[in-house]
Amino acid sequence: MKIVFMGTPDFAVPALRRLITEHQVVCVYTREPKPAGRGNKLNKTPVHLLAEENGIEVRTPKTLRNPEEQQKFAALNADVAIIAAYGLILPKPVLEAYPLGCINIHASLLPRWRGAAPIQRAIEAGDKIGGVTIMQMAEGLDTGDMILKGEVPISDTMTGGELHDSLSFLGADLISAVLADIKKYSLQKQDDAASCYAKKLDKDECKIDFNMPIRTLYNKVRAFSPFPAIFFEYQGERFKILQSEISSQQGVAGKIIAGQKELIIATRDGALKVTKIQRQGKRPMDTAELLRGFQFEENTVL
RNA sequence: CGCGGGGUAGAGCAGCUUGGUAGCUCGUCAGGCUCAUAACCUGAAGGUCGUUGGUUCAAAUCCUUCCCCCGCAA
Repeated sequence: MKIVFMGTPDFAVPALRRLITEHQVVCVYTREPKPAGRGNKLNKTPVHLLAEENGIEVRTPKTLRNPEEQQKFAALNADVAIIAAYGLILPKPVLEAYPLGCINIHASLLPRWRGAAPIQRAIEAGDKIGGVTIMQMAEGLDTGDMILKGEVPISDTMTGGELHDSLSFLGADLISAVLADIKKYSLQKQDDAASCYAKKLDKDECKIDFNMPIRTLYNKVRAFSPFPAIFFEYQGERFKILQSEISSQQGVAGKIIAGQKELIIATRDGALKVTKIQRQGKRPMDTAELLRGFQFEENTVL
């Protein structure tokens, strides 16, 4: 099939890689390179780099709202457009440009977790099952009819990063299956009443709040690991918590119960044992490793 | 030229401001103690202090070149 691919971050990479081997990807749309990261250098998106490696034309329009861009899109005369975390809104003329329209790879079991950060929100909420939905895009936000779903169990220790990787490969499998025999699948409407929204990740919610219930905090830590990561501050330095366990110890919220051989910090109704940590300016490491040369003063309240 | 932290034994860190014999915790190895142990005791091995050049009688420490890792902001 003749395909136009639209995507931006790492999540979209396995799907694009798969489609390149199985179909004819005639053009890739992605977000334009923008100054980011240390030094504010111009960085191309992961999808951009993969497309270039494969000699595929890359387009990075700022918007698809204007007729010229829409015309250029339609002129590609593809059979279908595949979208995975692209980041731009697709207007109706784009959605209807090709015979098979626009098909989206969404990282949740719709209608649950429509929106920007479905992976992290699912873990944060304590969901036991996550997944990917392949859907026919419509004008609303992730409201289109569903084509195929795949589930992944979310274990009690799974992190956002792990679920992300797992879903990104599942997404590649599912889109591959759908495109292999699209007539086989029927469209299924979403139950809007059962929907919920996965709001964008916000830096402000990354600073730890020890007054949260321990279970909520624990879920948040693993949902946000390894990125953007929940952190606390100690002696003016920032420490990211990348992995933790729930401890049964008790204390005033924010108090360092142990800080010499292990790191245990009290919350409102329990305590968080930090097992993997990243000190500001350092690489991520097991807490035990850090504690060989760095100690937290016990009984300090953060 | 966005702001900033770091590179010291296999690992994690201190020492650097105020130059003067390379240090701590852990690991490794050997021995000891113990019914026993991830516990304890004794001892040992293991470093061109990231790289280049400079200042100095003397540089991990001060100045300089480059490389690498990371945090923030966007």
